[in-house]
Amino acid sequence: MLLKLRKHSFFINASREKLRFCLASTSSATTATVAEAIAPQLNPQNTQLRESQEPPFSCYLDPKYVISLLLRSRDIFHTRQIHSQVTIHGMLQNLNVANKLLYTYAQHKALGDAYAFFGEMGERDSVSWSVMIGGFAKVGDYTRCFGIFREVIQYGVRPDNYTLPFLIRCCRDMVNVLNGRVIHDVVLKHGLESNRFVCAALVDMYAKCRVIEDARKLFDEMPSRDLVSWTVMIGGYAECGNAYESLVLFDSMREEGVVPDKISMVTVVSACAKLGAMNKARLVHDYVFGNKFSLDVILGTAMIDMHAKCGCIDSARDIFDKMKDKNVVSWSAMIAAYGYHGHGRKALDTFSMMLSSGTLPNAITFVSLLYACSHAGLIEEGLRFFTLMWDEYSVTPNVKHYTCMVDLLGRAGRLDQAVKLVESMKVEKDEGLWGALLGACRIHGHIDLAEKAANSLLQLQPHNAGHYVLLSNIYAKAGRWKDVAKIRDLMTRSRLKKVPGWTWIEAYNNFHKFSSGDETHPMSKEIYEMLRNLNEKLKLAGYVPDTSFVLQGVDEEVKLGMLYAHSERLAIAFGLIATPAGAPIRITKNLRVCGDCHTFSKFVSAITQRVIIVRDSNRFHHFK
DNA sequence: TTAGGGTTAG
Repeated sequence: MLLKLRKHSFFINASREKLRFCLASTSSATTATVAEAIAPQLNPQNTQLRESQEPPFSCYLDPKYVISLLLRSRDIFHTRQIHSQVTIHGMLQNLNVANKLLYTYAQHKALGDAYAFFGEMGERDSVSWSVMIGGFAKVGDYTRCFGIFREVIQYGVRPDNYTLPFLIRCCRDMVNVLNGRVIHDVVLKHGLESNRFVCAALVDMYAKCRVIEDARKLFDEMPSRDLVSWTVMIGGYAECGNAYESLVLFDSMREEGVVPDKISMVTVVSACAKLGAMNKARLVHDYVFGNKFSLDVILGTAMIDMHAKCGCIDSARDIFDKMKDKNVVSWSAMIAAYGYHGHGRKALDTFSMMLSSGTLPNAITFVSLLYACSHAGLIEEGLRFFTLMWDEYSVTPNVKHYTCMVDLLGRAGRLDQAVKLVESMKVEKDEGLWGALLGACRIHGHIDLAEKAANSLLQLQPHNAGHYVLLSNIYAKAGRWKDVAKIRDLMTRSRLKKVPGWTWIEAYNNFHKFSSGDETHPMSKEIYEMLRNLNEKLKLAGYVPDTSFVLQGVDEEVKLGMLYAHSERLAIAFGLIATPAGAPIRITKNLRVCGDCHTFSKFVSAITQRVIIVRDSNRFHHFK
């Protein structure tokens, strides 16, 4: 009998025709048992065969056969059928079968069924506990994961290298480093710190919780680093805003002979996008194509994003056109790219193409689209999409959508409408929203409203120096120096420091970073000489410096000097020296580019016949 | 009989 059943389990892999043949040629009891167990795989005429028999049958079933059935279980209903069959045959006494059933329920995210069965299990081993914790982790029920973990401890079950990574990932997903450290202690207590799964999970957890130093320390101490550990460390740096270190690590990884796969390439491409470094992006691009990584949806989308964020919107579009499969993320990335490059119409065209292709937009698609409208001054279109998103696509506007709308109305000077919109909002307001309103007030010199927005902003983030600076700038623009002084005083008393502005540029195979008034660069002398030259030519071309952007309440002459050495100017001057004539100059600034540097760049581009591409914290500025 | 790292906005 056992032999025969083994034969059947083999045939389940085979075609239906073979299966029918097999069923027709065996004894009735065996046939019926097999038919019961695999009923959902059969068509109705075979089910009839099953109904002609009377369960239960007292024959021996091979656990391996049941497990192979469970492995093929298509859905929760199928699993329940198999569950009732194996119960009839008393097979749940077999721990392997029981665990596999538990696992199958968890795989189908049927945690209710899994947990009920878990409660009935007479015997449980560490696999059962791990499967249960992993199942709840999979559906994001972290409270249950920790509840079960407490039981593990209470029952005296030893947590192992399967249990602990699940819990560490829970801490990562909750961004809860305190819990993470508790689990880390458990890891040390059980001597599991050198297990590669446990260790990679810990590195990932610390990095995603932005405790990057601890992540790096663990990573450096790992006895052997595999590809996954390298990938989480590379991604961790990018996540923490140090994408430069990500790329350094990628080079070290290859030097150690670890060969990247597609997932690690996605991480590296995405880090390169965050860094926005054109030359690095080219190397990564060549690596991806040189090593024949196929462009699936995720890698392709990451590549679009990288090219766009490194200032090459055309090559981003090339990649986009080359991709065979596109999903809502790929379309949204392309729309967003057109948006921050200021190509509003192209963003709208892409959106139409997306709809024609049958892809439905999501909340992020609309954030990208509204952002594009706002930055291209497409007011009416923006208002239309804001209505359309809910009416046609059932996408509820979130605070980001409202922020885009406030920005859009604010830029157009329709502050009253913006305020009405903010007052009508039912979703919670965040600092981005108040920031957009404050920015609009700055453009239009609307002091009363600015004070209101700034107060809300400072209530949300009392320790963010940027907000104080913005309000102080608005007072300064209006010549209200007493209020400026008041804010400066407040900042000094609260020991708040302004985030220093810096600009960097890639040249001579390296990164060159400048801060305002910087004289530390080895070529500083040549850079200032170049600036002096430029300024003379600019004056002749009709450039008049607008010192209202230097908001310190000091003498005009001092203000001129401060404008003169803004970090973006130093980077552009260096770019003119360090790159061949006619080559485009790409610079990146950590904060927003000031209005006068914007004018300066426009004039320099005209005089030197260079394309200048400035990426700031908000968008790209192209000067040709 | 149980495991890992990846894409769009901000």
